[in-house]
This record gives sequence, C-alpha cells and structure tokens, in this order.
Amino acid sequence: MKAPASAPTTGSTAPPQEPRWLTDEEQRVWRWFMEGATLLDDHLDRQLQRDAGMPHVYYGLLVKLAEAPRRRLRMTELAMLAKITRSRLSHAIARLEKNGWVRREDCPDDKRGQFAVLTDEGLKVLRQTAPGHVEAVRQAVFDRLSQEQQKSLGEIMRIIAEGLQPAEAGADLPWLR
Amino acid sequence: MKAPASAPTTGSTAPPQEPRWLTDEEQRVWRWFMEGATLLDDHLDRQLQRDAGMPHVYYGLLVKLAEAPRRRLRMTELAMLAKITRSRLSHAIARLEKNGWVRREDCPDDKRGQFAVLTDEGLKVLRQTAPGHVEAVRQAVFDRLSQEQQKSLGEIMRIIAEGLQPAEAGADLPWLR
DNA sequence: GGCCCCTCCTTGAACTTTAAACAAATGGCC
DNA sequence: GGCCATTTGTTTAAAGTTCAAGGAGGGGCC
Repeated sequence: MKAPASAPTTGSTAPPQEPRWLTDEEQRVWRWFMEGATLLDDHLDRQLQRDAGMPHVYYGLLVKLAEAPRRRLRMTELAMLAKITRSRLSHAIARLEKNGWVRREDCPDDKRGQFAVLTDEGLKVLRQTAPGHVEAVRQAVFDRLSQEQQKSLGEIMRIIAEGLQPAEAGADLPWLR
Repeated sequence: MKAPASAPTTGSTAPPQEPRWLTDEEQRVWRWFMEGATLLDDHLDRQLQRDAGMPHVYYGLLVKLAEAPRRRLRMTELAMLAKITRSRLSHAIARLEKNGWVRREDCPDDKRGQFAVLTDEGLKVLRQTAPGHVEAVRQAVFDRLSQEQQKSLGEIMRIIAEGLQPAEAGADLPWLR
C-alpha cells in the first residue's frame, strides 16, 4: 500500500473525503511505534510466561489487586484499571483462581457483584517474580532513554490513553462492552 | 505490589541483587505507556475487525505484501517485517488465503520456501479499507500530538525496537523461533 | 407491588496465538 | 557422494481472546 505524502482536499460537499494519508515522516513514526510495541509486548509476555507462568496481562491483574485495599477489587473495577473487557477478565480470573493466586468473593452490598481477591499464594508469586520483571522493563525501556525522553513518553502515552477513553457516555470502552 | 522508590545496593558479591525498582515517576510513565498501548491496540483491532473483517496484525501483513516487489514475500521475511513468529504467520496466511486475499506460491530457488502473494482481491480490500484505518490512527495519535511529540515518539520507539532486536547471533527474535 | 431497563458478570463457541514437535531441503564439511 | 547441523515452513494441541447471548439483581417509575 503506497501512502501518498499528501493530497488535495475534495471540492465541496462529497462525504467520501480524500483520505488524510500519513506523510512519510508520520509513516516512519507509526512504524517504529508498532514495531516497538509489538516487540516489547512479545518480550515481556515471554519473560513472564517463563518466570511467572502467566502472560503479561495476568501479571498486571495481580499487581492491581496487590495495590488495592484489602487486596480485592470488583470485577468491573479491575477490568477498568486493566483496560480490558469484563469477559476477558472473567476468563483470566478463572485461570488465576485455578492456580490458587486469586479467589472470588461475593459482594455483600450488591448480589450481582464479585470481588477478585489476591491470595497469599498470589502475593508470594508476585513478590518472587517482580524483581525479574522490573529488570526486564528497565533493560528494554528505561535504561535506554534519557530523562527527557522518559518524560516525553509518559506525556505522549497519557494523551493517547486519555483520548481513547473520553468522559462522554456512549464511549466504546472495553470494560463497558 | 508496592514498588519502593529506590533502594540501597547490596554490599558486594551476592548474586540476588536488590532489584532496581521503578521510581514513582518511572512507574507513572510505564503505566501510561501500558494503558495507551493497550487501549490503542484494542481500538485499532476493533476498527479493522469491523471495517475490514480482520485483526490489525493481519491488515499489517497485507500492507507489507502490497509494498513488496511483485506483491510477494517469503514467509520468514514477512514474519521479520511484521515482528511475529513464523508459526503465527503460517496460521494468519492460512486464514487470509481462505479469504482469497493472499495466495501461496512455491519458491523456485529453494524448495523449502514459500511466497505469500497478495491477490487482486486482497489489494482491493486494502484500498477500500485503508482510508478508514488511516483516519482512525490519525484521530487516536497524530491529531493529538505536536510535531515535537511525534518526532520524540518515533525516536523513542525506534530505540526500544532496535534494543529488542540486537544484531548478535542467538538473540531471541520471534521470526527465528 | 409490578414493570421495564440497565448493570454485573459469566458462559460457550469461534477465532487467534503460543509452544513443541516435525518433515523436508539446504549447505558446509569430510 | 555421505553426513550432520541448520534453515524453512507447517502442524497439532493447549491457552488465551473475542463475540454474542443470557441469567440475575438493582433501581426508577407507575
């Protein structure tokens, strides 16, 4: 797919606007982004699968639970924090429960509700594997970037993340699907 | 998981070094990165699944093929360009072949080899769906970032991407697995 | 109360990805 | 030529994710 560097706008009222193609420079940025993100994802998934026996997303769930009061969170709340769908979370928690790292608990206030609770076992696994994971993240990311770049990266990704979860009702957010 | 802001180094020769935890600031950067990447991935996957009937990765494969001479690439070459494993690629191409968007061809020079070839059908789908996809990428990323930020992002992700695919032999690269 | 719509979470099937094993062909080496 | 390690790509099964559907409870409204 050749992406023309730029293109004239169409004359007047036609809905099929001329696409706003990416410039060569934008194209390069986008490709580095996708490559970096893909490789990083693969790298961390592999590291955690090897050392902790779970994918990166599952590890992230344990982290969120560990940080929460009483090491527990409502399912929807956890899905929101992890930016995933409730369905995906249900399956994930089922697996983690089978491992004995998480347990479910009924919510007293709302009979529809469920808490996911990090078990002592789960906390132990997290403690054991956290150092290796942090090290992997450091080596892949922070050790390679200047202070400036780290700050930029945070700011940029914050903008993207916030752009994708608008406050408006009706937004297509994973945890509301 | 609480991540201490910093920690003293261990005395001398003990292998289990004190983990180099992330500082609060690094922690924030890392979380925005993961959130942004997760949401973006979800967003684009969904957009393409809806409008093109395939996941983002598959779309990327068609793009690579469209850019290649004679619209064809060797399997391993394509896996390398897409930063994925050959196994994953095999499955993906099988699916795209079933759709009639890609066809396989034997390599004359190397009887083990296979070409993945973009069909006219595949090219058509790409042409039809590219505008919508570019627009989605723009809205989510480029429209929200300054020129400066775009440049930074490219540079940063290039560093990360290159760091994860060292030239050395024995590197754990997806397409060599 | 009864009704209706919405939220919370789960389920099963279809699809995608990973992991491990494999067949076939290549290429270096003797 | 013959041998052996490596490369190429596929295959199978298991694991993970998405999609569509659904059960059950909450909460407003009459």
